[in-house]
Amino acid sequence: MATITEVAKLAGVSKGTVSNVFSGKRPISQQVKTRVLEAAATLNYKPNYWARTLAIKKTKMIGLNFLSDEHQFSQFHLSLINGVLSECYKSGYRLLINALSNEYQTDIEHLARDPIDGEILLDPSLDDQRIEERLRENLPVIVIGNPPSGLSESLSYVDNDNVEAARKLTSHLLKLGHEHISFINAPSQRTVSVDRRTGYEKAFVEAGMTYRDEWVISIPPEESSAEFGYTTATRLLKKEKCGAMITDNERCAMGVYHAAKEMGIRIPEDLSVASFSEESFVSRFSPPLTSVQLNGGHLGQAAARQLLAELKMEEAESTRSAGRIIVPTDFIQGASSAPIKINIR
Amino acid sequence: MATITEVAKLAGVSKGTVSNVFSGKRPISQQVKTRVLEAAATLNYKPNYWARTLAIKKTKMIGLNFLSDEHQFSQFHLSLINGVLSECYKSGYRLLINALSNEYQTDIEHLARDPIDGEILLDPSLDDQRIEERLRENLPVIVIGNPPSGLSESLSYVDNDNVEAARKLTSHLLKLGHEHISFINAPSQRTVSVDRRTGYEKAFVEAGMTYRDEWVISIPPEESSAEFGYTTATRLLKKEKCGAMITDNERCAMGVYHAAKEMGIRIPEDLSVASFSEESFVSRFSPPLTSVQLNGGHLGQAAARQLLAELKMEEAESTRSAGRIIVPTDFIQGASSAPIKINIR
DNA sequence: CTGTTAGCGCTTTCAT
DNA sequence: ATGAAAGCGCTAACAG
Repeated sequence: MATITEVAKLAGVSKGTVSNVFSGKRPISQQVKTRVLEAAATLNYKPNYWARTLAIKKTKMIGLNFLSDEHQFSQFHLSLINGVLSECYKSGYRLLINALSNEYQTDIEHLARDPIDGEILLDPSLDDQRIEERLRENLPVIVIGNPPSGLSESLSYVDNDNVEAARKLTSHLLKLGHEHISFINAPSQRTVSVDRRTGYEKAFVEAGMTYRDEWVISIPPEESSAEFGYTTATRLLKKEKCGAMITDNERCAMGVYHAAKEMGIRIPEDLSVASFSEESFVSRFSPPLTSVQLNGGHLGQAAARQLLAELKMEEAESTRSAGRIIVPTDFIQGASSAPIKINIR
Repeated sequence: MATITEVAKLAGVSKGTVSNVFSGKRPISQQVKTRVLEAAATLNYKPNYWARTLAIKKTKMIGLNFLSDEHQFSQFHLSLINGVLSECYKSGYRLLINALSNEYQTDIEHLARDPIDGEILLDPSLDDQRIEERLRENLPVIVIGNPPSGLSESLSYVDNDNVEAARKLTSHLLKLGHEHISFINAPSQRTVSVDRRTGYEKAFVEAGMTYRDEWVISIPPEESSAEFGYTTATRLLKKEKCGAMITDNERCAMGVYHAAKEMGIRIPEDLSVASFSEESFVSRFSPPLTSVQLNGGHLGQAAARQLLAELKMEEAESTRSAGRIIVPTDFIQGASSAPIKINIR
């Protein structure tokens, strides 16, 4: 690739002028401009992104960070990414996905701050190192989910009200007369699992009912949701007389459906299922899944918008505001939950 | 953030030494190394990605490029991205998603070669400008899909055999006795739509049957698949006596299911549906969708692997090989297709 | 409106 | 095994 110097020479102008033709940062006479553009065209020149970045210290890229050991996106993440992208699209930012293995993240030889202007952090956990690390690097950051305690004050984040979401789901099942409600919860180190458990317990207390600790089971971090849903449901449905189940996500619910079908247990007649989920999915279950919609697309969009706004503020040297955005969840009544009285088992 | 100069000063060594501690490119005595690392730790230093990039001309990032006007990923893309990421994960590459609007892509002020070492191009179209552009920039590129004619010789790409996939689907329906088979095809400027149409016609010829040109309908580029599937099916099912339909993707198939349900047309008794699709999806339809699986995850993985291999070759200055990889498709017999004899309409 | 010059933070010869 | 100095390609003052 040609450099700015060659273009300047060919066009008979200075480097600075060429630079300004491409950045538009100061007025250039029409004739010079066309001469430069022609020279650039014949030399097949495009400005070098890295050199520019080094000079202006802005990459026009934002990062998306999720825990490095699970390098696979889910349905929820897909919507979320689409939400983020739609904002990037409007603002001229690129999206960098860092899915490096821990090996690369920690090796001295690969140690480097990601080449981004700001970052969106997914799936915060209770002992999350990432947030403090970014703060130390002075990298604008926004968390999707509930940040671990202590940090939530100084930080922007967007989240659902997961306490309320879990309460709604649990309360729905309690009202249907269920007493024994198993809850296949998110991995226990995620902050979201704490919130949801709180909501679950709250619903029981409100209803004047009692739950048992062992009814709440966390998905092991490394395990596939679908698989764990399947094996857990199989185990539970064999031993206990659990008439209702809440699942962490739609893949997990699929596992439960699968297990139930295999054992000849009918949904919702013999077993009620309700789940957290991503919008577009639930209608594809049969029976359609009763669920709380997380609206991943909105979460992603809100997060990106907030981050990009902060970046703009920073440029204008205003103070950074710690915005907190709660994206509402929607309760969708499907056909997978029914009153306990029709349970025949 | 501290710079390498400050670290060097604090550790009482030269810049070059600090550099080599972090790159591991030449041996450093243990005592100097620890002194440097300590200095770096107290100053909170990390090597600057852009400065390094400018010097070594490698970004360790690859790009994922899709047509800029549709900045939303589909289910198929999700699997594909996951496939790409799993390879990046292993090789220490980051993934850059460029979803800039056309405005940004073409403005002189935003003109710049993406800061990537190589790129994966999605959804090639017949008049695709992107490929030649990349070739001109001498950027290693790999296409997912069938490149436009003329370019396929000099280029690496990974693709399904879409001619065969369409033939299988069509032939399946023909064998069931269907004669009038509507085909809601991919947007017509995509190379994939040409291939699939070829396969569709091939099946008819093989069966000694005749098709009509108007049975093949392309999804307009800007339209949502689900919406177009719905409106088209509604229209077709009203006017014509079409007993079978092939759809471009699962969202489109959903639209067809929806339309059929609304009109009281039963699948598969009154209407057979078969579709191209992404694996995990089809089982969620009721009835389960007869389909050909594209294996997006494999496509993404193969593409990334090939690209990363080429980048490695380039470093070793060997010649670039134009690899062509065909990822097999799987025909899945669902319950959405049935012999025409049970059609009662 | 345009030219000149000094960096941006790192890597990489070439010395020692 | 380490240091010194010359860039990588661009931008940003400062002049004019």
